[in-house]
Amino acid sequence: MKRAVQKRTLETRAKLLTAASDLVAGGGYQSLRVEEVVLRAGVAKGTFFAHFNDKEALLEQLIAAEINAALDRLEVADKPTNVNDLIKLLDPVMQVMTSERYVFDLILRHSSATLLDKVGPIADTFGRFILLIAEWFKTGRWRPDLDPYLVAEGVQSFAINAMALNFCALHCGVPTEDRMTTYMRAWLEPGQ
Amino acid sequence: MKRAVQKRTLETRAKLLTAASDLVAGGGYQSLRVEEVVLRAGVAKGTFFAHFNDKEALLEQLIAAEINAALDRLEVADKPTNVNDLIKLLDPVMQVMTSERYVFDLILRHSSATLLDKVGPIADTFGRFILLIAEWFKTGRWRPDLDPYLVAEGVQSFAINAMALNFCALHCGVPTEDRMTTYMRAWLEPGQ
DNA sequence: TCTTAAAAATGACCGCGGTCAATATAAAAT
DNA sequence: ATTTTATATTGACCGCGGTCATTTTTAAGA
Repeated sequence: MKRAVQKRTLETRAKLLTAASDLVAGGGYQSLRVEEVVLRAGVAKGTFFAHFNDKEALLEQLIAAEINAALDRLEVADKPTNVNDLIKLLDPVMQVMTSERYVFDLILRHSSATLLDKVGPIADTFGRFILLIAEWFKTGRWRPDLDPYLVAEGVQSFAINAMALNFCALHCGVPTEDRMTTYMRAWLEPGQ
Repeated sequence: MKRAVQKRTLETRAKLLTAASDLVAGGGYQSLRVEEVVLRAGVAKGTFFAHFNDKEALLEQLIAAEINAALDRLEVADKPTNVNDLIKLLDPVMQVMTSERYVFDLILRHSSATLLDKVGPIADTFGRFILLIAEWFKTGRWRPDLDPYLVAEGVQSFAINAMALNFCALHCGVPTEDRMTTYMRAWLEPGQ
């Protein structure tokens, strides 16, 4: 028969999460070790994997939380009316995503859901992000020839490209903001 | 003082590469194990890492070779004159890149060079790809308002997005080709 | 209160990528 | 030929993510 979730379970999971985010705050995501997390949380290694399928599942939760916090702020902001404002709004989200190269790679890898029934927390943030900015393009004179969702997909594609080039020594002489300006003008203001 | 490369060295490297590509041909990239490669090549494990910085360096070479083969065919093809032809031309390259999800993720991770002096073989293929298609946009009536290289960057950004969605259960009801058509029309034929 | 079964926690163990001091081999110097 | 030095190879070893049979804890049923 089915049983309710024990209080102990929630406590253990909370201990693991706080231990992990403390360690991340200290040394970043890349160098996080499962053994350090369980040591700090005061549980056995096996317990970790009873709560998370793998290490990345934990990282996904922590990173998704950061992205969602940035999206929360986006949601209450005024709609942008021009390319400059748009880029300024997107900037904090892009900052989070590119805080570490390791983080950016992990985000990309989890940005699309593999299984219909198992949409991960990062894939969720991407869904939320694109719906949010699609809303912006429903009003105003942004690409009136296109479906707002398609406009949003384009913005996302270019943003990802700009972030990737941010890590590229060949291109990072140009600041990400400038590159985004070029992209957004070309995508959102064709022929102008 | 500097010495010439020994014949033995080249032989060993060749043995490792053929062993690896044989194994990949049999079971794909994801399940390739360094220990199996050295076993098949008849060398010790340490030898592997004397020839490649890490496992991914080997995979990079094998995958870059596949991409370059596809680009070789692109190079001798006729320039596309419309969106449909363009997509047909890009298709083989996209097929290679999405042959395995593991491969696609690895490609993305190596698509931009981290160190100026250490541009990897996959980053090279991306450089080659974008110069190649930028050439296409120098003639014809593709976005005359934009620099051809910028047009090419847009195509690349959308192509990557389309490939990523290919692995996404939420979107893969729509074939990649159809998604690319939507993207390319919006990017290359705005307002039409 | 005692029994019992479901759920949670444990830690020894494994797989596999990667390291490095020791050894072997090639070619230059004598 | 013999010594010397640069280069290539070796395999025992390590780090770390992840597994699983066993033990411990919880709470329902008697």
